[in-house]
Amino acid sequence: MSSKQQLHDTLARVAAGLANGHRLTLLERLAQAEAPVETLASFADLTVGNASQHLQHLRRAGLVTARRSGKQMIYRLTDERIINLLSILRAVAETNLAEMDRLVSQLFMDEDPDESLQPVSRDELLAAISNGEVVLLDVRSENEYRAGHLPAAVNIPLQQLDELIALLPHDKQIVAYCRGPYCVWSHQAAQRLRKLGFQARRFDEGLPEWKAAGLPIEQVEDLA
Amino acid sequence: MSSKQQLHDTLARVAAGLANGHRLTLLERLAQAEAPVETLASFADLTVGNASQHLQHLRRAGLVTARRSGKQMIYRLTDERIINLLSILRAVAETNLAEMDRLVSQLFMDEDPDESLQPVSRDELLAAISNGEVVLLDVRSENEYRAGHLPAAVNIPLQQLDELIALLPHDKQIVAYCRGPYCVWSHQAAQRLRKLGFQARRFDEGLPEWKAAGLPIEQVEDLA
DNA sequence: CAATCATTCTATTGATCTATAGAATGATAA
DNA sequence: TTATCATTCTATAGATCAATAGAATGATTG
Repeated sequence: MSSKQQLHDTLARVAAGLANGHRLTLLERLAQAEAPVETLASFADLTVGNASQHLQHLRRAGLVTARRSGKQMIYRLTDERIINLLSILRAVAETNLAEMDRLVSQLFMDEDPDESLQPVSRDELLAAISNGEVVLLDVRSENEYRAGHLPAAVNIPLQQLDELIALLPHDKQIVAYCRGPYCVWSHQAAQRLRKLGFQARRFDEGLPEWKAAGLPIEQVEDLA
Repeated sequence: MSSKQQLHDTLARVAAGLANGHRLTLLERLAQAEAPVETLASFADLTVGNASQHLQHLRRAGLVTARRSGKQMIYRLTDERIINLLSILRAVAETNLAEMDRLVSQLFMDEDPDESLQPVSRDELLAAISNGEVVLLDVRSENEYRAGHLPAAVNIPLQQLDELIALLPHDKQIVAYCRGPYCVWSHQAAQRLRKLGFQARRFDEGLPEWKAAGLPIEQVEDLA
């Protein structure tokens, strides 16, 4: 076999890492923050054994690495650029596969036709932030928030939105975000807040895309 | 199955299109210009039937489309962004898979340690072009050149380099390019030209990356 | 050192993918 | 219409992948 072909076979192995729905789910979680197998398994709704095998597959593909921490094995993405890879994959799929429209609208369900619930783009958000016009709301879990979040974002996991709603102002635009363009929590949060009289919209990307674009993030504290 | 999982499965189908060495070879050729099955099959060293099946796979993945032209079926990429997808795939593989170094250096073989043979980056090339310091040499086939090439590039397919060498100046830097970072022709051309006393280097990307970066290209004539 | 727990490894089964060869389709030209 | 040619479709066999359950490994705790 020619070198060229061997090289393409090797690249194909990286792509093969992405070629399974469960593995994409694992990567989506890893794009938020490193995590142990147990966390990843329950996120992707897999048995631990099965998740471990998929993680080995991702490791052979050069997409993740693992380190041991006590009893646990912590996995993380090898490379920030994997986020870009996933973004372009989404973009190509949305443009060229007919069923994507149906699946995306099914994911966000009862789309509110109200103009103001249209998602906020990154450029709009940057402009609004520099004008001090918005409060950023991170609706992911506390763990994910601690590992990294948008500057000055407030963390209220979706489940606790009702109890902690007092933290949010009525006189400012609220922009909710979560894990990425297909994360529904920010959409649900914005919808709920609007029902309660807030001015709320959702960001059409998530923390990983923000980070991959080289924009600044904040962390709660020390990383090992 | 949840909508989220269905969505990831659909994205996985796009990635599955990339998860085979032969299909990456087909995509590399399609990134230069649209082409009929016969051309693609011989490029990838496949039987026509086999190439056709791989092209169907790529079509289901939303990566290529086909149109009929007389007896022939002409395939093309659905999306410019697929080139970015391939670039990032290469970048991730080079950074994270150990065997990539070996394969790449094997591909370019007897690497000349001479500083001046180090490849030219896109930024360097842009600077040199705007200063009028270089002659661009496209060593791909005439068909590929006609479908699109860098501004003011001269086309001399590698096989004809010796016979057409008179077209090239001795008093200017020559920068050769071909299909992409792993295309060896530009490397061979630059090496040969240097042996003959020219100042020659190779561009470390190819036409598709130039085009995908939104930089201007020239075409020889009409496209249907 | 023994017990415990998280994780990985192994083996098996069923599913999907690849390559090959030959039949079927669809457009052109006589 | 018939002959021809490019391409795709179908069927098959072998290879690889995914899910599952159970055994093995490796680090921590008592």
